[in-house]
Amino acid sequence: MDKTYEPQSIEQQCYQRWEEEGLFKAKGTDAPTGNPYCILLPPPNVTGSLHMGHGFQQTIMDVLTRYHRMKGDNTLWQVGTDHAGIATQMVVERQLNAQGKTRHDLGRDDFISKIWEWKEHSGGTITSQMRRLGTSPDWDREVFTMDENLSKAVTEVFVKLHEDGLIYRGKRLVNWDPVLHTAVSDLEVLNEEEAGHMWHMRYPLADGSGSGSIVVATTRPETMLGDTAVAVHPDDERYQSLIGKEIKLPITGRLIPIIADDYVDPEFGTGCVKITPAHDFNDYDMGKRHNLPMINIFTPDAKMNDEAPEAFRGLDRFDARKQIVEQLEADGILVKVDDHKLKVPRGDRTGAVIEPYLTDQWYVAIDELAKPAIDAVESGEIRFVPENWNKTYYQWMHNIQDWCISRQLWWGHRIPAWYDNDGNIYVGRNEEEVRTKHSLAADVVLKQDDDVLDTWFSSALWPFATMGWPEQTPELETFVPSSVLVTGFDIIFFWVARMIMMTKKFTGKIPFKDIYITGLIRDESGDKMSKSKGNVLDPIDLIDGIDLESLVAKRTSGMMQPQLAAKIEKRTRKQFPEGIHAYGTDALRFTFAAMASTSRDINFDMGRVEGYRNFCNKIWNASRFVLMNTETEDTGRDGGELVLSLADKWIWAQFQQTLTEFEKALGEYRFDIAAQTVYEFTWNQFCDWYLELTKPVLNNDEASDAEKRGTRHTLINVLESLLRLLHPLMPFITETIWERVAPLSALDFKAGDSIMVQPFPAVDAAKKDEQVLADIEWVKRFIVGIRNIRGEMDIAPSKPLSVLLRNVSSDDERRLGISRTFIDRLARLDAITILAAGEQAPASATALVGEMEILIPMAGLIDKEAELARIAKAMDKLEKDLGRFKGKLSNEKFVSNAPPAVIEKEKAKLADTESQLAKLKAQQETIAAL
RNA sequence: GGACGCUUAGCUCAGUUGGGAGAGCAUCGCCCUUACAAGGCGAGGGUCACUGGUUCAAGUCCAGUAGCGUCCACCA
Repeated sequence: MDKTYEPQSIEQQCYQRWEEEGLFKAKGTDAPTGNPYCILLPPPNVTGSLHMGHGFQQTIMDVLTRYHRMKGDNTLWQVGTDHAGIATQMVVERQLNAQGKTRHDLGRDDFISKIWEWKEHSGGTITSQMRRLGTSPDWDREVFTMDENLSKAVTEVFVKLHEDGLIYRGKRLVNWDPVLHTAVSDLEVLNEEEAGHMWHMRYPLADGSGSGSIVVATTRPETMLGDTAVAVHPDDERYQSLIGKEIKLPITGRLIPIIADDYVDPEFGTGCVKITPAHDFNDYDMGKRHNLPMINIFTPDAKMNDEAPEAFRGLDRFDARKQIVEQLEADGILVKVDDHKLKVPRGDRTGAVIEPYLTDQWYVAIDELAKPAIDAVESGEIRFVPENWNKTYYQWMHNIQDWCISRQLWWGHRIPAWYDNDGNIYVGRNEEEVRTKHSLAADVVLKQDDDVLDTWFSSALWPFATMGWPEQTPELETFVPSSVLVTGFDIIFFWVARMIMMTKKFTGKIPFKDIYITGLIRDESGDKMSKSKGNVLDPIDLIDGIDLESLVAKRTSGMMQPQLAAKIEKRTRKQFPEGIHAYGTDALRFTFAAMASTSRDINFDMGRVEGYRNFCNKIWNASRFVLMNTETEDTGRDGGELVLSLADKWIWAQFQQTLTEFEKALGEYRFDIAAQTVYEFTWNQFCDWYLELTKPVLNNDEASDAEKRGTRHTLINVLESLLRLLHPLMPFITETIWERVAPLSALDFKAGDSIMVQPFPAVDAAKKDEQVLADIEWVKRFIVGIRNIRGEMDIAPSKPLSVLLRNVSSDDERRLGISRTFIDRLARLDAITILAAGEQAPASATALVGEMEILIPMAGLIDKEAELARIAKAMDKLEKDLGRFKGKLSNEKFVSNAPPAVIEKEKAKLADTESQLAKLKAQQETIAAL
């Protein structure tokens, strides 16, 4: 093996081999063995590229997938991409714009061909990045939401819902994006607080009584052109006399009534509200209640239309606002303008201010679908992890609104509805079916609806459409419901809830059993990663590394707000003066796993990646050590007597514990605990102790062949098992090393075998051994005791010491007997003398192992004052403990109330502390007397 | 307005039915000991945001306060 760990040189080739050999494939449905285990990849946008959130979630999915595959389950990770209607259309439109064209120049069909072309060329970015991450989905089953099969399912669902009366068409106020010229759903509108104004306007009464007027307050004065009433609270005493009268709307001169409605808050503003039913959701409701006319004053571009007086026609809504305010001011109608903070609705894609707009759209009647979906979670059939997300789910589901599913876009699933010239609507799987079903004569002209469906409509069918629905396939039987959905809380409403509703409706089954909600990855100081903040990390850059100049260029190019570039550059240069090192995929994956605790947000810390890169290096070097000692040696693979040392038995026992904890943690989706467990075992037990403990055996001329063989056998087989344990987390390094290690192990290895389809290690009860664990703990305490004194007394680690033991029990003697070679070597001792009872000892520094005292004679080595100081420090600590224990035990309430076991424990601690103190005190006196 | 979450070492975070405060990174000291200086050995560092309550016992349970954050709804 190469002397240093270099991830770049091992990762690519591993992956290619896995994929070519078809190792990611599910066992299938024909003659499946093992329990089905299925994960659905939340299909990333086909326009997307891998961001940290993807990296994080996909790492988790891959850990689960690899783990279950090795456990022998019939494991399928279903992969695919989403056509992402708006995002994709925007990408291709932008390209056209760059050539000075619009999509309208091409026409619908050509534009769609262009998008398909784009998809063929550039749509594979994210899936190739997924491969860099080492993910192991079944690529042969990869689907795209616009594929024929999926499209068929979409049509089928639409038609069936329509037949069941759950899809309807209606003219309503919708969220209109005037840039995209499409309706969007409530969820796609973001309400951000922005600074604005509140204009107070005096509307004169129509009866011309001169002084009679009413002052209304508004944040959108331009909508006054569409006002059809002014409303006050029915109980508002100030305005009782005005209710039922009319006012003369300025500028237009239209007469509109003053109405009374509970909705009005008398405390707010002037207590009078102008009502614009065609351009405000609340006003719309009020308009319906009071049968007010609805005057639409905007074009689809949000410019003033012909309803507006001529002077304002064609003006953009914000220009119109300015001019109308000027006009009102000139006319003396404007009373005052206050600064006012308000929530401005913006489209999540365009950032454009959303306009409530009256249009015909398709809706899904949601109530009937929502009920079973709520039940599925309430009954515990579907489980959120962490559990509290079900509250978020319930809250939304109980207040759910009908879903506007039509979009005025070109890219997407075309709505399967046709219109005749009389405006009749026919819904069906295709035009032919519609004609047959409704017995339409051949000369009836039908035109298909121009709109496409919300992208989330097709995503909602993901759990069953990817399994072949509407055909009754074996996959549908085997992999619905899937095992766990791994996703972020940001799409619980968009996607998770809708999948539950649709899957329940069309298969009668739940789509998944567990929903594991991950935290959101933020930057190191807790800010959301965004292009405009310039704090975005690209997972691929953490894998391959990137030099500073490239990183700066990447972060400052293509910015919406170029003026931020300088700041971002400065920040980047400060944070990454050397760019980003190449940490490799395994280190990144391990980092993601280790950070996956139950918290909501995760602040990404580069120090962690570096630490785990070091961990990879540690594994690499430990493996080199093992191979160095086994590759050309007898490891007992072909028989031969094996004698295991205490250390050999111990590391196996430790491994069983680690394995148990790891599997428990994975079962609870605690990837952080799982990662920590294997990290601790690998570094602190296997490397720090076990490898050191093998040296006294392997380098000992007096050790027998059977002993050496036993240790080599343990070395290679523990490492082999450890690699399999680590594989789900770190696929590349484990595969690479395993190929060298496995042939030396007890496994039946054949050339070309891959670790990823080996069985996961199983707990071996025969290898558990509490006695051995305790014995090695004793050995460790012995060695650490001496190392402490060396460290604190500045005794070179290389200097051999002679020590004396006092107060040695028979158990201590037994342990010394079985571990003498380990202790001599690791503590660097050249002699151990056991003092007989009452025998005089020279002045010594002391370490305690339980009741036993290890004495290091001070003569020529240790300074008297230094040792006294050391003892004083130790005693100080013990005395503090002692005080606490005594206090507790002398508390009558504690003694009479606490469980006996707790009291016994306290007593034992007290006795132990007292004994240690007594020994130190004696030492102190001896040394002080020198 | 409603809901949820967070506050533990200088930094990033664990802490699972309440029973002697942990990890990684950073810091300090010693060490190039034949797997590893991306390392080894050792050390220092915390009134667990605050107040009160329950309890023999609270980082952990309850109530409240402060600060931060997210989601939903929304007063024109």
